[in-house]
Amino acid sequence: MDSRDYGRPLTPGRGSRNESTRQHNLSLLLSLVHHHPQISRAELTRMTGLNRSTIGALVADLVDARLVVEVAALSGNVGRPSPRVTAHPGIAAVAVNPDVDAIIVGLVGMGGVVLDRKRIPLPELPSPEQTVQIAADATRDLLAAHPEIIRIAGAGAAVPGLARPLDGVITRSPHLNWYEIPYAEMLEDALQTPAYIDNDANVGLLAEAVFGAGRNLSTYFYMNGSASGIGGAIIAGGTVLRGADGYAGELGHTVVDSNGPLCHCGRHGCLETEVQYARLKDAAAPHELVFGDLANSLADIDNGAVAEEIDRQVELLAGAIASHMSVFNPEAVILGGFLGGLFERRGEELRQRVKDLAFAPLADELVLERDSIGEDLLLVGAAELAFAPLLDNPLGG
Amino acid sequence: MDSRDYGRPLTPGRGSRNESTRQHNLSLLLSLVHHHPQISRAELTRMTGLNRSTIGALVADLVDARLVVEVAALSGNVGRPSPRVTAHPGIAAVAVNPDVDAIIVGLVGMGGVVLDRKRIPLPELPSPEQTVQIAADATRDLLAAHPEIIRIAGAGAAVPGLARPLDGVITRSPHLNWYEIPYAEMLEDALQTPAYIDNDANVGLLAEAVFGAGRNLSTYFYMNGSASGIGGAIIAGGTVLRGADGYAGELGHTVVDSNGPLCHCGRHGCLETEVQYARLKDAAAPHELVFGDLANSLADIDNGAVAEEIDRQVELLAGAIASHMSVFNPEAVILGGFLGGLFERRGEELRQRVKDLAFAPLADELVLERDSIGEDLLLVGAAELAFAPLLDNPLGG
DNA sequence: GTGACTTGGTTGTGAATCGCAACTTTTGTA
DNA sequence: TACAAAAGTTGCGATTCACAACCAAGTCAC
Repeated sequence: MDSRDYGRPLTPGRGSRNESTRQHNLSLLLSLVHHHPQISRAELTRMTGLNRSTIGALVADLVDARLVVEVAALSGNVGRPSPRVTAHPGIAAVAVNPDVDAIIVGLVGMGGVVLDRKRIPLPELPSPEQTVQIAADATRDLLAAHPEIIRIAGAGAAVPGLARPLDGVITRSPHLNWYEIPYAEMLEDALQTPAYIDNDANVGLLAEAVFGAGRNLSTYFYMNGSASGIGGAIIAGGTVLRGADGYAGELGHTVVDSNGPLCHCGRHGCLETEVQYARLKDAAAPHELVFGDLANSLADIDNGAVAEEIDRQVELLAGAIASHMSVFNPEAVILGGFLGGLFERRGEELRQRVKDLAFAPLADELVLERDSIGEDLLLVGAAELAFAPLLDNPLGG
Repeated sequence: MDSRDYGRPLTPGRGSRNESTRQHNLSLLLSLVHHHPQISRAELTRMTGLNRSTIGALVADLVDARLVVEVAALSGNVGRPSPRVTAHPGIAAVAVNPDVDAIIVGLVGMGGVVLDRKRIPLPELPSPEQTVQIAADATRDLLAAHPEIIRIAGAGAAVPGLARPLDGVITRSPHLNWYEIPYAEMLEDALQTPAYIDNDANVGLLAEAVFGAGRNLSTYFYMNGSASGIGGAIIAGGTVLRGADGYAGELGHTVVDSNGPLCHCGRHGCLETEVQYARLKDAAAPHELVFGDLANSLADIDNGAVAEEIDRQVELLAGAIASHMSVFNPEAVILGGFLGGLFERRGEELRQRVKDLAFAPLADELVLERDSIGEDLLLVGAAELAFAPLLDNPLGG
């Protein structure tokens, strides 16, 4: 049996003209270079299936456009060494992530390398106008410190809250106390470069998808536990599942206990109201927990009431994961934030409970992972938002 | 703000060669003809954005391949009338749907027209071998009665149970008592044509997506209530969400009441164990309900215990829908089977409760619909499975 | 170290495909 | 009946890729 047609679009698209081929191939090459830091022309030939003469011409176009550079080949194999193609070191994107107590601005090169970052602490909740102004100043400073940057692909922002990537409006961010803010437009005006936004869970997932734990997967979901709740994001068939407005992915509002407390979403016993960092902290008191290193800071006190709370949260998390397993049939589930910490301390128990609670064939080969990028996750992901249009159409137009 | 890049693939694909353009455009044209029964060449030109000389050449290719025919133009507008292009009337697919008490075999033309069907009742649960043999006999009869059919695109089967479209294996169908059956392969051997399978919910959704309630939507989900349970299927970004093995879409196993009875999936209080046709039937007894016309057969007895049961099911269904709304942020939700009947009787209540229980921005413009194709749903959908490869690559290869 | 071998870049030619402009056909309208 | 509008048809040119022949640069065996 040959392989079946998976995920074919059901609604006809647009006609393909002759130039579409070129654009598609250039996009493909630039994306491969972006994903693989030092890929050789020979590897590009193999991975695309195109003729090597074609690859030569396409790479030359990208070099002319100052999007990539060719560097000396590595020897070691028989045959003529193939020059390596890397992203042009002068291309970068600006990541601008507002948070409750600071603004984090980063300069990220192609290939997902964070070149520089600035964290500007704020005494109080910032207004959108303030953050945009601060971001513009910080960007100017960063660019002044990096004269090698010849081109800014755009700006990206990870928003803690509901955001509409399509029109760049932040629908609501209770943490920032922002509602219906045309943030992308404001950023574009201040930074004089195209700006893109998305919610923080999608942005984190994007980074993991391109450079992290999701590199070789095409269907999986990501659950991220922050101090303020549980965010989710989904990759289905190799693309971020965004839904009609970009609000898709709220995996923290699965009902895990109908007797639980009322959630702000209107239902009772959502995962987010039951599995909380605050509850772990309370159970651990007076011991202090380190959010970024939860597993280790739990290690010494994992008994009694603390162990009980961990077990309770693992059980409820397993129920939610099992529920989503039936819906998505993913290749893997990636856990971040304090959920990653829980997974580190109770990996086998969690895996076993998901298996118990899910349809057998679905969890047979369940892969649970923790996220792998770490501190710069949201900077890399936000930059990725800005790189996307360039990757899709390298020579513009 | 220009429109943002939605659902771009994150993993680079293959290189596009010159012929890819042709294949893409032929596929696009044939798909448009398939979707629109009598489309004119001028409309094809407008919808694809291609030059009219190109459309002329492409249509000529499809005519040569006996995939479409050109029929007389309709006049009435100024200017030279444009010939209409329709699917060749001699192209069909065979739909072979096994069920517990019968096998339904249908001959479906391009454009989703059911040309003929046969229902072969069975005295007992059939074995896979039996159904395949019966399907082959029935197909021979149907083809004998339809000498105009010059080409069979393939065979498709809607399977009541878990199926893997990728390798054509039925993982498990408790209703049929079939486990790990290489059904597509068996059908291919018996019918001597490529065969494709998928679970019945996905097949139903496919029909609705191409010819029914989902025609103009790109993100929505479908919940179908049968006598034996609740099936689900999802369209995200214009494609069927299938997951790693094709098992995705089990929307019937959302927890709606964690105090409820144990479900066969391992959890308590799944939607499927709480919202059941059998419970409606019991509440209505001694009145008889008509499954296919539930709303009408409930009309006269919608009070007392029956009304209470309906209300209860509507409330739980609303909870499940609201939960999925947060995950998918769909443009619409389509209800089929007895869930469609519940919707007909309690449309406004259901809509209101979903709004109450979902995040506000998500349900603001909620569209609830019932499925629209009716009796032939699974025949049309199963045929669609078989047409897909032809639509993707009309001239073969 | 020398020559065979292998891998891969380079160049020129040919084929596929689409757009475009000019021309023709067919209809409706004044 | 003349004219305008819409759309099919035809020939030409541009773009893009594959292919084959050739050349370059490394490894490997002796």
